[in-house]
Amino acid sequence: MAPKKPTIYDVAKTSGVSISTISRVLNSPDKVNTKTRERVMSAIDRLGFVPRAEARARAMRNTNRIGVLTPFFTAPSFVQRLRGVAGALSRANCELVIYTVDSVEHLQAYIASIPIMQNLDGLIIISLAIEEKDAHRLHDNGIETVLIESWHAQLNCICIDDLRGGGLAAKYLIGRGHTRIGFFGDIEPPERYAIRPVKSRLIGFKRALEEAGLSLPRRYVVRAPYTQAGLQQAAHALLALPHPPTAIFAASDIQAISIMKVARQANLRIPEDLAIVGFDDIDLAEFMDLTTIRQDLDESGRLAAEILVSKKADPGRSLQHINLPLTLIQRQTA
Amino acid sequence: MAPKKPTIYDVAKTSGVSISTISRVLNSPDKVNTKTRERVMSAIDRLGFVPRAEARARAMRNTNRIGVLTPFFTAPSFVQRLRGVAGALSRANCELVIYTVDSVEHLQAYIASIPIMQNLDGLIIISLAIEEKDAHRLHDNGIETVLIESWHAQLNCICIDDLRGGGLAAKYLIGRGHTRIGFFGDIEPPERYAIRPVKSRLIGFKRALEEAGLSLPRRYVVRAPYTQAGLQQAAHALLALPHPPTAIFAASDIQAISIMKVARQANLRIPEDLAIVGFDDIDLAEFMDLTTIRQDLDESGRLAAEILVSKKADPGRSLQHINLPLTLIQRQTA
DNA sequence: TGCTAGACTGAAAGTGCTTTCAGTCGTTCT
DNA sequence: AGAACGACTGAAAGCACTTTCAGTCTAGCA
Repeated sequence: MAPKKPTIYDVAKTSGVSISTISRVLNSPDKVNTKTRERVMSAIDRLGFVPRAEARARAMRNTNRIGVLTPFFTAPSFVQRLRGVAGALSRANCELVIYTVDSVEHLQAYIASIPIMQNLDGLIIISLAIEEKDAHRLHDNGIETVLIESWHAQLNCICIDDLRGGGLAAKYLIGRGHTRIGFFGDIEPPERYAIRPVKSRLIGFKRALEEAGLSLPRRYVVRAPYTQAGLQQAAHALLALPHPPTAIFAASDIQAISIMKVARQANLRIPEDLAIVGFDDIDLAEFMDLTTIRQDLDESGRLAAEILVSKKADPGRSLQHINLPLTLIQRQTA
Repeated sequence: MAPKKPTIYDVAKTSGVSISTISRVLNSPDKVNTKTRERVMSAIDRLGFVPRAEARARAMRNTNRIGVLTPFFTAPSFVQRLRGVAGALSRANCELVIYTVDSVEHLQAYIASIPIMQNLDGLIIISLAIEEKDAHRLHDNGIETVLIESWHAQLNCICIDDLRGGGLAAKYLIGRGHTRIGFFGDIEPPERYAIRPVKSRLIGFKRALEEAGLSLPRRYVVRAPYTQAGLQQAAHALLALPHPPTAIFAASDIQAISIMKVARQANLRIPEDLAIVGFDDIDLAEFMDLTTIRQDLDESGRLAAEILVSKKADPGRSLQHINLPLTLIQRQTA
């Protein structure tokens, strides 16, 4: 005589509540009174209850899980976006599944398998260059997707205007009376999968300088490898020029801070001898009193998550192509 | 437009039979007239019908997924551990599910439901104080768990020796000839769920000072709220003392860097006028040339993930209680 | 031609769980 | 004290199939 597997009905009976409460205890435990929950849990333990995955899958139209595809997160900016996503998702009590990507193949493999697994309510792709056919695959399979920092007509997007950001920095520095202004960015790594906004920022920056009648000499444009040593060495070389710039726009805060450090070592006063403007406004920027172009990183993540959550609630909502505002945050370095 | 997934009802409609027949075609084809069967099969092909529940259930069963319970990650140290986890898991081709915890109830609710839903191959709990009964529940239900920065006899643990870390800092500073040495830590927030290693670091620090015949006067021990303003204000107060310390051990790098900043503003030379030792060795520490006690944060995450992965491959492996080494990394600040 | 066994089929009743929608209480605000 | 509120809870309506059961139809037989 096999003792039949207990169902939530059995648990409900022995713990004296209704099946809905059992279900809630399991799925959104914070919505049920601690005392009730404990009673239910003990009944569950006593009976050795295990919900049948098959029944569960059937009743659940949505999995309440959203995925994030991100490059392996080393840069602070990824972390802050992720933080925004995590915050919003936690409020919506949604699971967050993270896939870190470290090659194009990896990325494509994920994208290919996601529709088939269909165990994701939505997908956020951060700073990854996705190919047309992959975008199509996602769209055709009806996977709600939000691209952060990249663009596709058929998918939700959250971008910033890097061109404008570069221009903003240029105008600000020009406004402060600078005429010898340099640019400091990293070298785009060979990986094809990552998005590199540096070039756009440089273009916007250069254009604004030229519109103001200033030139951006070749030697004022530095592109260094994204490493401690690489950055510092390049910064050093730039500042050691015969007529070094009096102001520098760095394509990211990390780079701006590298320069600050080297400048300090060279006994340059900031901003008197050297003005510095960064880009991103990572946490650290406030900490270092860095004047920078803010793109609200947390907000971009939050927004992405919210788009997905609200799409889930109301699938009819239309595609969103959002351009996040950039603002110059004036602090002590320029 | 919306590429909705076809159900058995759609197949029934387009092939002009009832759903029961579809079901039979799929489950016991020999009981269905060949002609009907073919009609049904062609409809199935045409619609690309895949029984939903089955796929879902399968997807839920072989999870290949490990979960991380973490406080909402604001501090860089969480991020670095998470990074370690993500790296190892990505190599093992495992999904990473993140649950951010923001209250004890939240935490307990998660812990309670995880074993039952059994949709996780393993669980990593970062810097969270878990209660005896919760530990038991995890253990009893056979959920492979790794605790980072906390301790339980029946679960895998990865810890560091905070006492020793404090001692290490003290001995180093004493060795550099300092006698007026201060401590700078944050105030433990009221949340019961988070682990606070500050106190242990202070105790170990104080003990080592006393063993060397030095005292740690009350006014040299500062505990500030973990905020920009709070930290800086407290640092300022400490340095403005009539006889300020000549060296400070900060309970974390972030706090050490706060002090550096305030010290610079006060025109103190580092390390000549004020030596500073931090704790953690976050990325930023190298960047700031901060002398600090390294606990390898990435490594702790990596190790946790690897324990879980290898347990999955070979469930017989024994419990691991790992004590990660601490090393003093000498840089420019002390 | 009238009957009936046997092969098929569809309506409807599960299946075990989730979720919506009210309704019940205990609180807080006024 | 009364009203308005909000946290909990249970009843009941799904969900996407499977199965049972009672037919319908056809072929085979007298």
